[in-house]
Amino acid sequence: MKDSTESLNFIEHIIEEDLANGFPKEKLRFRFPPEPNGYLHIGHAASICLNFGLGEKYQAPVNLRFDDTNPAKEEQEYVDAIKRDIAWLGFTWAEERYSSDYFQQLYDWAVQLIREGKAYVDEQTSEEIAAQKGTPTSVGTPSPFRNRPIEESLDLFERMKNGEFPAGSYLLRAKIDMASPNMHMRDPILYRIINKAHHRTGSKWCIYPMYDWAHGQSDYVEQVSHSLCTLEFKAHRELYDWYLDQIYDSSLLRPKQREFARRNLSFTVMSKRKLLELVQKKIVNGWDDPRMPTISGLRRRGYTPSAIRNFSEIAGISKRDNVTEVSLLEYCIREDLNQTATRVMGVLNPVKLVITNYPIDQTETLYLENNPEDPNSGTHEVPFSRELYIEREDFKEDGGKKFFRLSIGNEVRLKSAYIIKAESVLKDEQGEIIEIQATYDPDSKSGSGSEASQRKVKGTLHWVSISHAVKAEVREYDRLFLDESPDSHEDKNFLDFINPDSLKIIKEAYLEPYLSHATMDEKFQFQRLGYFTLDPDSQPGHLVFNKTVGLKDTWAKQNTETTVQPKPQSTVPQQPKRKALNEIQQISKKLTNLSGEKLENAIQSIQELAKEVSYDELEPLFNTAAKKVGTRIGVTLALGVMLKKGQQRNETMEAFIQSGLNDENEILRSAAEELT
RNA sequence: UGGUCCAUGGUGUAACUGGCAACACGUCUGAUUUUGGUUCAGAAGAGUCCAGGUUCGAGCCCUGGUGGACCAACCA
Repeated sequence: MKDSTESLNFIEHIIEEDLANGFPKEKLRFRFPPEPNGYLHIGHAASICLNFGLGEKYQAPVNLRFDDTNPAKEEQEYVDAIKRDIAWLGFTWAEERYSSDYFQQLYDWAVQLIREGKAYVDEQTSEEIAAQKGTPTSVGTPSPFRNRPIEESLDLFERMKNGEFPAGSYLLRAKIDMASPNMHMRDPILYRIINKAHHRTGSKWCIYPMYDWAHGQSDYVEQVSHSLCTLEFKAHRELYDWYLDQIYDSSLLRPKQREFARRNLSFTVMSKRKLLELVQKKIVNGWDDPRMPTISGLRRRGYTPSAIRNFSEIAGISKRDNVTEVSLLEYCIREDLNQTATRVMGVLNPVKLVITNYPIDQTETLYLENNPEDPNSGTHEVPFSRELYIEREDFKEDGGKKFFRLSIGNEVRLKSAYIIKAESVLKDEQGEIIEIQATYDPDSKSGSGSEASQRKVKGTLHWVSISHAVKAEVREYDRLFLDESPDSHEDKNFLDFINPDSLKIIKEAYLEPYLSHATMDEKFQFQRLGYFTLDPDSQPGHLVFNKTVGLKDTWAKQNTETTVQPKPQSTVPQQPKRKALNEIQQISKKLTNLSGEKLENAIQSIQELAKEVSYDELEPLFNTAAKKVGTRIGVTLALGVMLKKGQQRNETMEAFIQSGLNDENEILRSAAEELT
């Protein structure tokens, strides 16, 4: 439950303000309006969580409306997938609507517009119309058909509807303002002819309304109070309002459009077009490939609805362009799964371990805690025997001091089993270890309470009994792109940044037998490795697990940091250079807080940057207020560089230097002295 | 050569009518731990893009810059 002290996002502020101004709470209504032309992704989840979240917060209905005004792109498959995803996220829509439900009403309103002289039928080519539209910096010119008699437009529009004309031959346009600074107001298109079957209306219509004409009017029909969309529609708002003005009846609610920034995630792309490209070029295996940022991909990967909803909540909503780090998403899924996932053991990269003093044919049943976070979660059985697999990385002949795992002569615990000590190894001709021989302490059994069982050892390993193990395929995923923001490079295509190693398939992993009964909706933690879930590719007798996300691994991090040298070279290009003077100002401002080496560095970079600044640029800053000492130091330093380069001295300059000499600040004084 | 929007630690967001810049992720310590996980305790990291103004007081208001995003599909 949210309490009143919780901070609001800017949309909630708008709503609170409307409420405070007398807007009745029971008239609040929202909608989520996807076009069924692709699958939903994590960015849509932000919008879904925003709209449905507001619905929950204010007890207001939220419609699911499919914006299906372009039969060339839309398909029933997408409608079904979208509904599945929203329902899976745990939201319930008040009503399922379609823009196509309103085609007749939209048509009637369009006829009304023509009658009032506010719309006309145009018959130019798209090139001609585009040319007349002008540019953002120059006005457009009117269509020669702009003043077509009303009766003629009425007649042509009806015949358009009746299918008398081929696609592209006629259009209905609103008559607004060809000189508007807003391109969307320059006689926008209301209707175009498309001879294609619609997934719901079939061949009933051959003229289809454009987004702008359909969207606001649909909001109005459904009496949506706050129509929330992403920032790129900001420029459409004027048109949204203009269209509403034409049909608005003051006894009804008037919707308002407000815009928020779309959510971007690092190391992936978030546009349907680009995701479709990944699918079509078979870079991924479909929309629900676990590497995709789609809802269905995340679901298959093992993400939970609550993790995604929590992510949306934590990431928040604003109007700023953003790239949210994936680590936040990963945090959300770990936090959820840590509470709920059943702990099991599986070995992905096996090496054989033989316990030489364990009876040859003996098998023991041990018990593994299902979830230490939940004392009531119980235990499950796990068989133990003489020959085991452990992880190859968990053994080193001579591990060194910081290696907490198994090495010759050292003891570790086998999780939920015994303490063992490695004695020797067997190697093949290549020198690869093929078997580790160890002895166990029979008194050290987990949970036995014996003194030996209480003994502290350096580490604990997961393991699996070879003769009881279940074989399975395991798929591990890495980020799909090597660049943090693959589609933000003007000179490069996002596909140039594809990570060639984003999918790693382990054909034969060995899992404890408990997992042979795993079901699709169970979540597991393979202890010490990460979270895993069953993939739909699984067949009876052939299990396939997806790795959702690894556990935090400070050991691996330490290792990569010491072995791998400083990052190869960031693929992120240099930030577009801020102007040198601007940068000097920014560094300068902080100067008074610095000392020692940091101060030296700052001074040096200012002097470096000063080489790119002209005196004329610098002079206005001599007026900087006396209290802004940092900036004045920076300016003084920059001036010094210029004087050295042979800049002529003048009175303004001398006055500025003099004021520096008299300042309280020591750094400023000494900088000024340098110039005398 | 236009219009609109945006600018707060590395990242994402807060900061109500101007009043000690907060939270989360990430990073780094230490403790606990039969997961190098979890948990717990703590630390570092921004003075709010720049300048000027109003004010006792500015992240917030005003003016002027700078930088970024969006806008010219018979797409949504």
